[in-house]
Amino acid sequence: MRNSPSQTAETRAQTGETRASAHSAWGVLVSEVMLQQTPVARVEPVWRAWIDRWPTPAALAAASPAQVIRAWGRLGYPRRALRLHAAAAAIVERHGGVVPDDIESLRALPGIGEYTAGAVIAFAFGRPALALDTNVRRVLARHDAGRARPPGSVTAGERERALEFLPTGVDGATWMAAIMELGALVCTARSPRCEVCPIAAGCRWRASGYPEAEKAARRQPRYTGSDRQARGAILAILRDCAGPVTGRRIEMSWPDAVQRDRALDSLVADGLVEPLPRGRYGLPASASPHG
DNA sequence: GAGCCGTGGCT
DNA sequence: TAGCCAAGGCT
Repeated sequence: MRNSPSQTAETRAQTGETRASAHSAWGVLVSEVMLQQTPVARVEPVWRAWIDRWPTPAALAAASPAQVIRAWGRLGYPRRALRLHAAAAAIVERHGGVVPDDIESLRALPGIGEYTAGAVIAFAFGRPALALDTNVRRVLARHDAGRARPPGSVTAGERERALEFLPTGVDGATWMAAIMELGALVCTARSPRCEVCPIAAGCRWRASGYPEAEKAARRQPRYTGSDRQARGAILAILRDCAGPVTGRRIEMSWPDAVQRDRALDSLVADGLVEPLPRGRYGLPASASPHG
C-alpha cells in the first residue's frame, strides 16, 4: 500500500525543506514516479537523497544511467529510474528544464501515465485534476457504484463519475488528496474501517451489505524463481560493484543458465545493463537508444 | 487487455 | 516458512 503524496508533502513542508522539495513540481514528479509501486516508507530516504543530488531536471539529465540506477537502489522496477532519467532529458529538451504544467505535456514524458500526470497537476500545481490511483478508484467504486472493487483498468465511466465529484476550484487538489488518503488509510482493500469513515452514510457498498466482487482478482505470479528475481539478482551485482564485472561473476549470480541468459538479455534490451569487451558487463555509462 | 516489470513486509 | 499482497506504466 502507498500513502498519499499529499501527506508526505505536508510532512516534508513542516520539516522545512524548500527548493526542489515536495513543493516543487520536480520534487512531486520524482516522488510520484517512485511511489508508483513502492511504499512511501521505502521511498522517503531515496527521494531525499535523489533530490539533494539532482535538485532539477537538468541536473538529473546530466547524470549517467549508472549513477541513476545506483541511486534508485532497491526501490524495485528499475526501469522506472531510466524512464525518470529520460523524462528529465525530455523536460530539458522540450520545456527548457521546467516541469510542464499541462496534462498532455506531462503524459508525453516517459514513465508518466494518466495517474502520475494528474497527480503532478493536482499536488504540484494545485489545480483540480483526476489522479485515479487504486485507492481513489476503490473509494469511488464502493461509495458511488456499490461495488467492492473497481474494474481491472480505468474506464471512461469512472472518469466521468469522478469528474462529477471533483471540485472545480482551488479545492480540487485538496479533494483529490483527501479521497486518496481515505482510500489508503480508511477504505482499505481488505479491512475497511467504515466506523471511522466520514462518508460511510452515503456509501452504496455499505448500504447494500458489502457484496463481494463478481470476479476474483487476478493472482500475482510467483516471484521466487521468476525472471524478475533473476533480473534483480544480476542487477544487484552490478549495482553493488563499483565498476564492470566479469561474465563469471554474472554466472554466479543465478544458477539456471538459460534463465540467466534470458534475464541478462532483457536487462541489456532495457538499457539497464551494458555488455562490454572481453565478456564483461556494467551499468550503462551513457544513455541507451532504447531508453 | 492481459502480462510483464522488483522488493520487502506481513501473516 | 512459504505464500500473499501492494499496483502504475508500458507493450
